[in-house]
Amino acid sequence: MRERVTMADVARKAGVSSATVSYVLSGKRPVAPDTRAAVEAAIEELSFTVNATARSLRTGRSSLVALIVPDIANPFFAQLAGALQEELRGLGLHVVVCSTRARRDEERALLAEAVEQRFAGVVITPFRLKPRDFQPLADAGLPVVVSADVSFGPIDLVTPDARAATRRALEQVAAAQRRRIAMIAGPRDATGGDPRLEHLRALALQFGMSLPHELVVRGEHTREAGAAGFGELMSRRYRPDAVFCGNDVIAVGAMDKAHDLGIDIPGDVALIGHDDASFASLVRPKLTTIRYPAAEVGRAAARLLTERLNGREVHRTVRVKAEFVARASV
Amino acid sequence: MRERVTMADVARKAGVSSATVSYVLSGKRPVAPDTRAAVEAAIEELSFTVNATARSLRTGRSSLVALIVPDIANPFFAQLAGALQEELRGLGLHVVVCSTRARRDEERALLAEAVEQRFAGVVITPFRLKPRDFQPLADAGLPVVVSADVSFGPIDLVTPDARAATRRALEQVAAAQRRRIAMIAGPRDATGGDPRLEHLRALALQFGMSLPHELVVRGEHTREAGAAGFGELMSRRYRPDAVFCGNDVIAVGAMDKAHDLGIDIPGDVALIGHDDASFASLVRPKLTTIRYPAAEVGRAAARLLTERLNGREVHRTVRVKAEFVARASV
DNA sequence: GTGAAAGCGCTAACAG
DNA sequence: CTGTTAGCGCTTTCAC
Repeated sequence: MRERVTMADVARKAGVSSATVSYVLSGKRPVAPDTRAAVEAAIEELSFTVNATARSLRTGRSSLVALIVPDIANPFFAQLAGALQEELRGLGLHVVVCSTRARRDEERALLAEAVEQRFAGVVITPFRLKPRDFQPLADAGLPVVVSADVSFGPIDLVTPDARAATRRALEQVAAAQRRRIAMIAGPRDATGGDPRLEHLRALALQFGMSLPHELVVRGEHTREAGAAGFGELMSRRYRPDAVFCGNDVIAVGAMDKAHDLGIDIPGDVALIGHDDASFASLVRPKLTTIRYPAAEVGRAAARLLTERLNGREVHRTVRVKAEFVARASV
Repeated sequence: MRERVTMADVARKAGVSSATVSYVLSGKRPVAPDTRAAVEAAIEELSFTVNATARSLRTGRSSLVALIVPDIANPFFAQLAGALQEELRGLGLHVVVCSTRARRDEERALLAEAVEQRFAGVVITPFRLKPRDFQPLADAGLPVVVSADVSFGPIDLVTPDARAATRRALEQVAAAQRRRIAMIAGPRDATGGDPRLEHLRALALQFGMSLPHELVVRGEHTREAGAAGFGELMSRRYRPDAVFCGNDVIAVGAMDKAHDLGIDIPGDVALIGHDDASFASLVRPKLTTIRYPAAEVGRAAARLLTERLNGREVHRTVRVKAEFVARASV
């Protein structure tokens, strides 16, 4: 293991001061051509690389952005992570991923670490966090971008606009002569309730359909929970003929159960997901879903973050359009 | 934005030196109970958190581990990332994800950054990297764990043992009266060639099957490449009746094409994937595949890394068993 | 049981 | 156009 080489070493070798080496690297002030050449030669020869930690300490800026999500293995978040990282790389920023398993304690711990580490910013999809949990970050002046269905106070937000898409979904359900709609929603204690549910309910009324409380079941965003929820719905005396799911993972679980139960989709029951996860077009029947563009969300978050880093003071919201994707499950 | 509070502030408030504050935090030397109490009170009151950057600079250790993979949106790597992160969190280590899009220049750039950032270690699935590209990391004394089918020299390795699984796959293919096997493999210039291919070829011989060169097609690990590859194979005069795919994404692409071509799977052609990505059980027919346990790979990598961090000097290889998963595509 | 002080390697005034 | 220097906030001897 070769001992670390520092700017001082480079400076000595090039016969200049370490300040000059620094300026050659940063270009923050002019350097005479031959001085620059000498420095560059020395850097090459010693294969010097700057110590990013020391730089961070000195400048008070780090190149790390935390991405905090319920589950990085969920394709939606994995795609978001990919897009975010790609977008940020050009700016010399790195992405630290953190899965919280949808647990509030982990969400909070991770937020705390983000300030300890003096991260440059955080992008988060909160799940059980309360708005006040963001206070420490605000105190620390740490830029935060929330990706969620609802606002978390005066914080940059990228949020889907699903109105048109949900309406189109409902139209199609109506066209298929379905009237009794149900939903397998996320857990009751998720932050901000379940906007996808509220939203659906409001629109359903306009379509003369009902979404009664007894046709809403809840669970985690897992395949198992989806199966359980669907089973429950099918056991109701007032049985739904169209089931919306909080996300596609839940919908796939519902499909599993339908298969077990010998229920035909869409023959007996229509099924609609949310997200358009990568596998939505892979299942049979192909899943009809309301698409939330993960990559676009990631890019929007990157943009908001860099704006902040460049000094924007007021918070901003960007809406990305959700899109109805008609496949074969309705 | 509240101004940063430092150890010196805490020390002043508690009427002690900053050294004592440090020792209270680290427990590296005894502190009198009431001193400790005073310090803890001050920390609480000022809501102080240590500056991890300063700590890193001083100790020369960082809490960041880079995970470098071809594509974080690939469910296999997303799962690996999740497991790695979960395992490392307990040790106070964070995971920085980096997608390389399978490009050597990006792989190399990322490796260079890992040393600049003085990361604690790197976990990498190289794709087009050559063994010599790892030299700078070795020079810097940076622990590296490679997750790959082949060795990259004297470096910690977690690698699958797919012998038994591949044999079982072949048995099943044979039992289905198939003899003409083909493979849609990864790109020719991937590092280490394509062990999955070599391996399959060697075993096929033992089974009295042939895997002739003209029945090997190559492409990236994408759905499109899978479709193209399958199309190509089906146009051969000597048409295969069983097709192995370099990974499950390729296999799904092959399914797309089979569907377009009106070819029945497994009726006309059997299809076998690699990885058991999350969607493998979702496609229809459900994909028969050779399972590489992503989460287990992640955990093994975490273990190797922490052993290194704890001083192990010699490199080690851990083999994780691949598993044949018989579903419906054979 | 506690404190003083010397840096870790870099950047950015300030001074020439 | 270049050099000197004072820290960034922490850990860790060394001394008491």
